[in-house]
Amino acid sequence: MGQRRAQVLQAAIELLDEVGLDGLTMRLLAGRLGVQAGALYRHYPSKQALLDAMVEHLVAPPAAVPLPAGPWDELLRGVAIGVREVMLAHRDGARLLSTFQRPSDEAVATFHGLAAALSAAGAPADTAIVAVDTVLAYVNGYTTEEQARKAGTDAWPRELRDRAFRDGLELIITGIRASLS
Amino acid sequence: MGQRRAQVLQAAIELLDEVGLDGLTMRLLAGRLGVQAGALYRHYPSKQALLDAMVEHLVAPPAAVPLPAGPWDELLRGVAIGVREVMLAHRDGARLLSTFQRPSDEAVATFHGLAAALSAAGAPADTAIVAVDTVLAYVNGYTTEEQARKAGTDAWPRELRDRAFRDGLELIITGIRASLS
DNA sequence: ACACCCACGTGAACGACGTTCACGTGTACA
DNA sequence: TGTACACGTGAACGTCGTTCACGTGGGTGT
Repeated sequence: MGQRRAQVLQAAIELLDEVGLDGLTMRLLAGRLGVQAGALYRHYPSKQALLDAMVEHLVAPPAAVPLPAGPWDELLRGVAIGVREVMLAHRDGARLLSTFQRPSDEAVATFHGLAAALSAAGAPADTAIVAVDTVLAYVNGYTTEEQARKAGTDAWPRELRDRAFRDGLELIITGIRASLS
Repeated sequence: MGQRRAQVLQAAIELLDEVGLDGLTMRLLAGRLGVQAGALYRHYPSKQALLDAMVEHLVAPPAAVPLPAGPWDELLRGVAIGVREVMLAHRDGARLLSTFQRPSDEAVATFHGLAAALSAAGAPADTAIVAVDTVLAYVNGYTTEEQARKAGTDAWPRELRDRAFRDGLELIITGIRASLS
C-alpha cells in the first residue's frame, strides 16, 4: 500500500545529507525520484508532514529501546549522548529535530523514567524535572550550535567536540549530584 | 544620511513582534513603511543584512556594559539571565539571535571575561572555557525551546518559566563550583 | 471478457517569496 | 542654473509550496 511512501521518505533522508535542510526542496526530491513535484502530495499532505515523518523515522529506533536499569547518572548520560548522536547522524539533524513539537509517547516515557530514577535517588519531584530539563536543554543548545558551525569546515574535529560535550555534561551531572544531598 | 535606514530597522523590529520571524516579509515591511518592496534594498543589500542589523541593535546596549567586578558565579548568573532577557524581549528573539553567526567583539570580550574570572578562581583554562560554553548552550537551548512553545498559549506563566530557568542555571553553577576543588 | 477501482503520475497553474533593474523624482549644494 | 544624490516606482525573474483536472495501467470481482 504505502510502499512508495517509504521510498519517498528514504530519498528525503538521503537528500537531506547531500543538500541540507535548506536545500531540501519538493521539486529536488521529486526529481531524485524521477517524478513531478506535485506527485509527492499523493504520499504526504505537506512538506511539514514529510519532515515530521523523517523525524519520527530517525527517532523511533533509539526511542524503542526501554530505559535500562542503572544509577540515575548513567541513565542521564546515556540518554544525553544518545540524543546528540541521533542529531549528529544526519546533516542539520538538530534543526530538523527541533521542527518537531509534539513529543512521541516513547520520548515522554523516557523523560518520566529519568525523572523517576532521580526521585528514587532522593530528589524532590520538581528538582528531578528541572534536572532532566536542564540536561535536555543543554544537549539541544550544544548540538544545534555545533552543527550550525559546519559552514566554515572548522579545524574542530569530532573527537574534540565529543570531549567538550561530555565535559559540559559532567558539569551538569556533578551539579545535580551535589543538589541531591 | 542613513536616517531612513534607522526607520527601516525600527519598523522591522516592531513588525517582528507583531507577525513573528516567519511572517516578517520584505513586502510586508515595505507596506508598513508605505513603500514598495524593492525600495528596501536601497538601505540593506539583503534581508539577511537587515536581520543582522536587527540582532546587532538588540544586542548592542547590553553588550556595551563592561563586565562588572565580582565573584565568578555572580558574573555567570548575570550574563546568563541577561542573554535570556534579550532573547525574550522580542517575539522569536532566540531564533533571531541564532541566525547571527559571527559574534561581535563585545560578545567575545564578555566570553573571555567570564573565563578569566573562572581562571582567577582556580579553574584550569580549558575547564573555564567548558564551563562558560555549557552555560551559554543551556541558555540558548532553554530559551529557544521556551519561545518555540508559544504556539499553544500554554498555561505556563512567565514566573514559572523564570524559576525553572534559574533552577537549571543554579544546577550548572553548582556543578562548576564543585569542579573547582 | 468486461467494467471498475485505485495507486500513481502529469503538466500547468496560483500566490508568495527574495531580489534586480531601468527609470523617475525631489531636495540641497556649488 | 546645473549637477549630485537620496529615495522611490513598477515591473519583472526565478524559486518556493501547493492545488487541480486529467491521464494511465494493473489488479479484482462478476
